[in-house]
Amino acid sequence: MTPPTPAARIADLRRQLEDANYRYHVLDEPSIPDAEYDRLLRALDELEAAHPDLVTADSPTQRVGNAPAGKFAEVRHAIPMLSLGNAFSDEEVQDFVRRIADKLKRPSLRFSAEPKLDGLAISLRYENGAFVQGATRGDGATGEDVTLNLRTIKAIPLTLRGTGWPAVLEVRGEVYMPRADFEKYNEHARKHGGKVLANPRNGAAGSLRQLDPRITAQRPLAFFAYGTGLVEGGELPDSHSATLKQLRGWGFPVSSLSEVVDGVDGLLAYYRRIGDARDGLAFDIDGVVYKLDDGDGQREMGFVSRAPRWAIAHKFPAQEQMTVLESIEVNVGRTGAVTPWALMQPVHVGGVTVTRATLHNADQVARLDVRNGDTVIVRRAGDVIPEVVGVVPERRPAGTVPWQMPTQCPVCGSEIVREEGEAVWRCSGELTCPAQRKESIIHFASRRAMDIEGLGERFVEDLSDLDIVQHVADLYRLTVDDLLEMKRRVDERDGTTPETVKAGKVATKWAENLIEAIDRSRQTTLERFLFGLGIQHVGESTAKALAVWFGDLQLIRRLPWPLFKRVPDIGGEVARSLGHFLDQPGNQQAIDDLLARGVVIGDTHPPSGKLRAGLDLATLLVDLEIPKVTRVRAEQLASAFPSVQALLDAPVHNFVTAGLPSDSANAFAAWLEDEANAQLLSRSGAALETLLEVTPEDVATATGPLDGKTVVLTGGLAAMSRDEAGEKLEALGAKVAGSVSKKTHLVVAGEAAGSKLAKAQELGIEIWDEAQLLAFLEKHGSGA
DNA sequence: GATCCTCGAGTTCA
DNA sequence: CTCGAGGATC
Repeated sequence: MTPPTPAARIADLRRQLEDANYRYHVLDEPSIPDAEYDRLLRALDELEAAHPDLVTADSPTQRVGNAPAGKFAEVRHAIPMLSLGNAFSDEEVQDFVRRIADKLKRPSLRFSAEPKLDGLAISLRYENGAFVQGATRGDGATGEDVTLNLRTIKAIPLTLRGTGWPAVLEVRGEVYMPRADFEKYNEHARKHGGKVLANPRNGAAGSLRQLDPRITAQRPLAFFAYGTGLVEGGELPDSHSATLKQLRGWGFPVSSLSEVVDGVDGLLAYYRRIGDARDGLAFDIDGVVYKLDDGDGQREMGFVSRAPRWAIAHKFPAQEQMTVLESIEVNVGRTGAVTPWALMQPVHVGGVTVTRATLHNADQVARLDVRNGDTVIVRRAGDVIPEVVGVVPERRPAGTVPWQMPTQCPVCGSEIVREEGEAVWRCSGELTCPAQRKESIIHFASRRAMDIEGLGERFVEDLSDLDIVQHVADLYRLTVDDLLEMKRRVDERDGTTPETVKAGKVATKWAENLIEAIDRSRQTTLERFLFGLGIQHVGESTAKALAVWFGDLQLIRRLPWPLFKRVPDIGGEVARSLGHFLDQPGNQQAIDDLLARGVVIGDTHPPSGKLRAGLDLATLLVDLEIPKVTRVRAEQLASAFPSVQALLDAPVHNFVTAGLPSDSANAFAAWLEDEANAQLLSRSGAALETLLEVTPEDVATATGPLDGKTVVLTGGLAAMSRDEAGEKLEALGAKVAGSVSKKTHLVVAGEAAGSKLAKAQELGIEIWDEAQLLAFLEKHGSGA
């Protein structure tokens, strides 16, 4: 066999590469690994470099992009790129179908339906099977010549496959950026300080309009064909669905979601089907498109101005909108966290009118570089909470400056500070700041804390603003008269007509109800009480752990912080925060006040026997986080000294004789020098003794059918709330977690379960539906 | 020190 | 729901 000529080898490599592209982008069946593709491409590149005369424009090597063009040339579309009429409701779709049925006098109509991608419409021109020019839609009549950029998109064939194509063929379709690639691209950009794309659509549009095709080549763009323009020297099938099939045969990617459906019912069913699948698709869509399938019908229907009468876009409610940001304001939370949020001109997104959206923190504002007056993109996707995803830089008014975090709290004027290495800025006013006081009372009254029904944000705001309630304990002093007085002063302040007068007599029922609710809340549990105090880092689950492990408020109140680390999932940070809270006399006073005003903790019990495992001197020394005192050193000290007192009394050299190296011994001695540390050690030693006395030896481990199992609840349940289901599962020994991970044993998926269910399926975790859950609960004696 | 998981905190609208 | 960060684990 004679060795192949360079020309033959080049042709072979090109064929292999284009074949791989076709399989990957059109058939969606990758045939060779990426590395192999790269290897072939490099081989071709080398051959072409050695034989420059053999380089052609349609070679796959030319996809990497050439040097920048000055600007885009204009391209006049031989056949205008039309726009589509829109339908936003089922009625509009019915009208559309009726119009066609009336005009064509046909009883039944067949449509081709396809998803409407949220990308950029383009037109591709092929002459004798070779890609020669590509253009953006522009105004429909004239677009921009982006041929070089389009060449870099591997999903666009440079030469047509198969046979029978017209001498001149224009193909229309959508360039888009797949979601996963968009995420990956942004993640990379964030890490390397590059420019973050606002959304896949902007990403696609921006990428195509790069003057330097080498930049476009690096963007993960894809393409779907959905129609044709000019056709000369050949024929296309006479129905839309057959045309799509033909395009696919010639090497164009066509959405696999395209379907032929009959009548209005078929269209609307398709709409719902795609709508349900929307969040799980690999790309963003903003609706679906219906086209009368047969060519005769299309020709007879014709056009209105610049849109065909035989096609319509049925839109989904928009998940993203543009609007103008009027100003960036800040909010002060319970912990003093100062969070910026955007006040925007009202805009309709995802079915509701949005005027405000969180900006999370100062870093986020800087990352997006949003400024007052900017036009911004707001998203309200599957989640409910609106979010500013990006700025439209072209619309930025002149003279704006980057936003800056205020230096003083807008509510109390205290300095706003940021801990080293932290993202959040905080108002340093603590409980002198009315905003923080107010928020902490709202937290205290909330459902998951003390659960004072009817005491919401509004009342707390009034009570706090009028100085009727300053601390949580003040709530338990309130009388009906206080509340009526508050109402009177609020009416006076706002100039509103008092409802009390309108009714002709004094309306007091609401006040009585509220006082009653406050009274009911007096009877509570340790976990709710601890959570309600609003201690930093002590949320629901930490509060619960503390309640379970220590069981007694009075015990917890006097423990020094290192002992809290004996509870699983409580580490240095959380323990210190709790200790710091308890060290403040004001907080202890507040607890006393609450108890004095009748708050009763109903579930007091001795500490868990499991505590004993870590109650020894060595562990205590480790927990104290003394510099250079590791586990090993702590063990040495503990075996050499019988008690904390002995340690406190010992001279430095005794630490050395105990076996400590001199640097450890010195560090420990230096630590003890500090009076506060010595006292902490002494207090901790005493607390340790007390705990050993009150903690039962026996570790009573209740056994349930779900012992040691981690369960995640997702979606809505019909028979009970998720919280109730969680309690029942916990009663059977399960640990109820909030998110699915490898450690999850079981996921209970209710109605409309979302990402968690998907993740569970991905990880192959056992999944139950509500019926299975109910059957299980029934079987184990805790049915609904 | 890196990595995985979980918790805490803040958040919108009707 | 999402982000950031604390805790556990290797």
